[in-house]
Amino acid sequence: MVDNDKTGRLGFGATMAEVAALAGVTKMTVSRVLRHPEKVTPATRARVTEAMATTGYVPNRLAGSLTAGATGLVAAIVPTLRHSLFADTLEGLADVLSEAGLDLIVSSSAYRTDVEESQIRSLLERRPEALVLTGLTHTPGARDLLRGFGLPVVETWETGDEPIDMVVGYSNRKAAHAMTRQLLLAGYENIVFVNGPSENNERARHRAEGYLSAMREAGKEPPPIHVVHDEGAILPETGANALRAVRKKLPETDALFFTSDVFAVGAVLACREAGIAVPDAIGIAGFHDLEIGRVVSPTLTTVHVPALEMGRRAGEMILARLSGRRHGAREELGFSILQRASTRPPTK
Amino acid sequence: MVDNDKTGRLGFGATMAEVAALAGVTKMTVSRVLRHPEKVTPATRARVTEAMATTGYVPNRLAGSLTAGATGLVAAIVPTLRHSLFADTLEGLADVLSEAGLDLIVSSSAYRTDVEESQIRSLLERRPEALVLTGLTHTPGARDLLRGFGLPVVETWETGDEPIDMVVGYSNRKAAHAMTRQLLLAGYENIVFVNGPSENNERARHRAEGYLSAMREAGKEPPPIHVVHDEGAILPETGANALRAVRKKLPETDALFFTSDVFAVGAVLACREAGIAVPDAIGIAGFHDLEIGRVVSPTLTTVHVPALEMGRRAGEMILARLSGRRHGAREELGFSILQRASTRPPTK
DNA sequence: CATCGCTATGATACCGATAACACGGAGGAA
DNA sequence: TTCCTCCGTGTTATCGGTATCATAGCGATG
Repeated sequence: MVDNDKTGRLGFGATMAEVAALAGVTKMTVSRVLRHPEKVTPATRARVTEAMATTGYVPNRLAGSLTAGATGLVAAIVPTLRHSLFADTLEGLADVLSEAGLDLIVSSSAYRTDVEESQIRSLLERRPEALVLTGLTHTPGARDLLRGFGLPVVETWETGDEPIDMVVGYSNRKAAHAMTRQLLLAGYENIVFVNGPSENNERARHRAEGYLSAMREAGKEPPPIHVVHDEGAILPETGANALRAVRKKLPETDALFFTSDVFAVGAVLACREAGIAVPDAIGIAGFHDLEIGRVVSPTLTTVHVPALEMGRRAGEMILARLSGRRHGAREELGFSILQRASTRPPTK
Repeated sequence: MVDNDKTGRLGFGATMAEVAALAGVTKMTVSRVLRHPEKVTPATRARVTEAMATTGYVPNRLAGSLTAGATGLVAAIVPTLRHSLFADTLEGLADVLSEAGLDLIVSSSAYRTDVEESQIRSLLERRPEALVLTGLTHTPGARDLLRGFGLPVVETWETGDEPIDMVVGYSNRKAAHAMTRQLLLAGYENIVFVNGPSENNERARHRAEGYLSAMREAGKEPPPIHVVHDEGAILPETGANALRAVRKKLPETDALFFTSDVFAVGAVLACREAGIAVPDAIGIAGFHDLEIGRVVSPTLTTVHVPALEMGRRAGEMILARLSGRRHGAREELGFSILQRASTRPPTK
């Protein structure tokens, strides 16, 4: 016979036909042993099972999915895996999905929506059963593509008015508002907000809005927002630099509210080096509740965000949708303000 | 005509046949427009492209892979995503793979080899072109399965004698040895090694061996290794508890070498609370070079491991193998000892 | 003992794409 | 002008499974 392996055979192991031949049955019976074992006589079932074992047969799910109409795949796109927050969300998601036998395919977009769009396009070719995105900011092309395709989409890490499909997030606006208010209640007067670039990022924009509204409600004219342009890596040094820049430009500043604990921790360390008293001479608050904030001294006041939980809820929403159960399409999870040592406590 | 959509059609969007019909050509021509555009007249190509646009066609890669013999998928299994180390490795891997157009499918095994085996089995059904594993410890079933299947496998985070296929790692033994030696050179006398459970974990075992051999080379009888059994979450508290337990049982201890920065940082904080002078009364060293170690005070002496780099190299080895290029199958990357403030410097 | 009905297995078609080969028409050489 | 190429497109078979329907063999029934 002709050598079978010269063809670019996908598999390495045996095919279902080979197993069938060895067991002296047809493919169909082998298929039944896998999908509906009760429909096959124990005797044949045993022969087939043995044939599968001796050939080391592993079913080819590509072929199966092609007819069955379900791939058992869910795709997720995060800005980066190197940020524990997004990794947490993925872990929560993977956790829930794996119990339902769904596999997760992951891409990282490097915070770029154009990259995200091309990844979406490429991922759709694999016919995932759902897609999880980070944030609400996407290219128009991506939105159109997804709306047209009609597959379940969950956007995470934010809440907003026009989701593509489902959303699970928390309000960055409310969270920034709450933290700003907390600082005001602690008696800080000149609170500067240090944000990342917001052109492309709904989260950053919303946090800025929350800060501004809290300031105005307190009857304060907010000082200009300081924006750090972190190219790629998010580093504590960036926070230290921001601290210096702000204190030079606005010497009366008595509190800084950073959009990330990473920056805030950098600022705390810089203060210690420079001999600036935290929280008395200056208060420092962060965002995200990272481990570094618990470890730095003084410990960092911050906003805890439900990273893992968002992943879990996203997974549950997907499962609900896939099984046709009723379920909410927008879920707003809570955050919490963690008052620690880097700011004075509110004097209520 | 009969409604087409009642069938469990995988896709949502159009199929290639529909695009073909709209453009007035056959599927084959549409396929050519995608794979070998130069073989199609500009005129037809334009018609087909337009038809793809108006139908919102997204090719079905399952079908394509089935004939083409390549899925463009790589699978990776990590113990958990919540540990920045493994997330870093994945990011490096994804980075390299995505440039080659390969997608990454990720599972987390919760540090359990039995879970890993079943995940391998399930992932193989998707016919990935390569598999990346964490560590060298796997069930015999998993090893057999993979050897038999003959697909490229890269094991990471360790080096050892009998890899399934390829390995890219560093020597946990040498790293622990080097750190122990560093502590000895700094004049610490009674160095206790605090390890995680090693029954199931080659990394833990190798680190213990490195520690023991360094102690013996220095002519010391090593005190018993303290083992923490972290159920699930790896927390600083565990390190604090270990510190207390060790000091109670072995009061003469003057240095602790932890198998993870997380534990070490917990111990540093506990010392500060208890008023124990670090690094003079007691030296504390960690492993992994996490961010928390840079932020804690005193800053943590630790072993830097090439997490991201392992991912990148694993990706490169896979690409080399897939393209048939010659390439090494075992790669040992370097680590480095970061001498910081939580231990006295070596008095070399 | 003939008929009915059920059950275990087989035969056929199809999922959505691609490789390999077939074929018809335009253009060049003789 | 006629024959030969070559090029663009269509036809057919196939990848590895699964749904659907057909059928053979068996026991139960009257």
